[in-house]
Amino acid sequence: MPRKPIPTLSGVFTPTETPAHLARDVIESALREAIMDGRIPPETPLRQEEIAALFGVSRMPVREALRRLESQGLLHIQPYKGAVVTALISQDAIDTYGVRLLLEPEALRLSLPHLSDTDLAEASARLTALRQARDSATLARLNREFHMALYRRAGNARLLYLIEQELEQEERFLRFHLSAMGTGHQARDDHDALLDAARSGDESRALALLRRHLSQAEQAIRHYLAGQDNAESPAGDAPRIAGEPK
Amino acid sequence: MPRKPIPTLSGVFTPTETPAHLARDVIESALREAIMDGRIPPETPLRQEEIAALFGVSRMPVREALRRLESQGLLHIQPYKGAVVTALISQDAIDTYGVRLLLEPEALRLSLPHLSDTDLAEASARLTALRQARDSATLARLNREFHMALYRRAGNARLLYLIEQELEQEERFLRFHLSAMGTGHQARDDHDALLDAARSGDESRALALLRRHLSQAEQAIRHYLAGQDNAESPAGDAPRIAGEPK
DNA sequence: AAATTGGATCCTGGATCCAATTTAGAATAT
DNA sequence: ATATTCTAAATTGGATCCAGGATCCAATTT
Repeated sequence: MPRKPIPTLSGVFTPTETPAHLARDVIESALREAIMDGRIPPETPLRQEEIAALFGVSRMPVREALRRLESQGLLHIQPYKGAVVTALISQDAIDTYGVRLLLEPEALRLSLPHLSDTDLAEASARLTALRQARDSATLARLNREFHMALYRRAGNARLLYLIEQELEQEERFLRFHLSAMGTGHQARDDHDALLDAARSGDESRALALLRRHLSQAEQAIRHYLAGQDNAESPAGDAPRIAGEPK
Repeated sequence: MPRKPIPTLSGVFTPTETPAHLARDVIESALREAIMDGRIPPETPLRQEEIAALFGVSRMPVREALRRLESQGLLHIQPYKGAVVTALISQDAIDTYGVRLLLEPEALRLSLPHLSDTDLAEASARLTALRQARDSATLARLNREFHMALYRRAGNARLLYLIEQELEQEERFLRFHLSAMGTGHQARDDHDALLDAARSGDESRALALLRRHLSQAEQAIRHYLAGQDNAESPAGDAPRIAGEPK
């Protein structure tokens, strides 16, 4: 007697990794994106009631979202006074390049011997997409993903985490970066050459190219900021959390 | 049945009343310290109601405190399930040394030429205090302050911020570190020599000493963890946030 | 006996309400 | 007119309440 197969539900539903978007999470990421790409400029005060109304919820989920954005350095909250979008300190952009020049070559060095064809293909795909990216948000994302694809096999999760933080940092300055770097032809050539060196496993060339790429970007920013030196955030307290100001 | 004992919060907090500050801030720092120095071990579930009762407040400030601790990587919060103290992944300890070996020598190199007598005196004071420090929390703090005193003039605020983060990371592993490093005579000698080199402005010697100090600490941890390799967090999702796990 | 189901209960997420603090503006004094 | 004090509105901090998901256990089915 051939048993009639009992149908099950296994594999019918893709286990959607986002079960039910909680209000606070929606608000948090919406605010973060808006701050990151500059739609909410620095120094803007964020009123809980206003945000709550915008999202059609009470102040409660807004408060928790703000709390997290604060400890990510995007907001500055003072008791009874509220949240303000953290100022962009131009020094931070330069500092970030200093850090990246330390972290990224090391990550590339560690990762290079273990890069698979898949990794390289993914990096390459990012470069292709970069050529026709229009809006700056996409551009920033693709740039970040290209770099991370090359570092991915470094084997030091913490190192990669820090690099990703720096790249996200950079994204807040993206508008300035774009102005500073013009059309980005230089960056494109750098990327192509870097990918090529990675493909052939030429460590010293890849490292040299990466260092040059970062140094030139840093120089561009420096020039841009030097030219701008007026206007802009005279007061402010951005991610500078560590040492005393001297 | 010998169930695995689930850690609780009983007797963790001394009813220290802190009048001035906001409730959420008091709770946040109290929880962070308790997690950092191990009074609340990893995997401990944190019940909002329980914490609220301990501090004599409602759940509200507790929630905001938890939210911030989460985005600092100390907690892991799942929707409708609550907060759990993040597991200590031993790999993280090793990763951290890899990162420190990159960041700290650079910070020292940048800072060394600008160190004032005051800076050196402060570093020296930390070493003196270190000799008679008893509890591990003080020990960790002094160690961190000694290192930071030497890096302070690096001029790259973001670099210093990252280093401070790494040093705080280390503090969570402090109990292991102490077991691994024995009495700490080695570290003491390293510190003395390092301070001496900094005093005389001998860059190459100072850098070499720092690298050796960090490398040896890393080796000690490696050995310790290799010996321990059983027990301990088989599952866990610590600060590894960045790349995909492959 | 094993597995599934229906609740009862615990806990979190969010809404609403009240208290504490700041800020803006009006009234008053100099 | 300018400065100062006081009051009211605005805004955040915290408490309380309710709804919904998670968890555990007994009842029922297989």
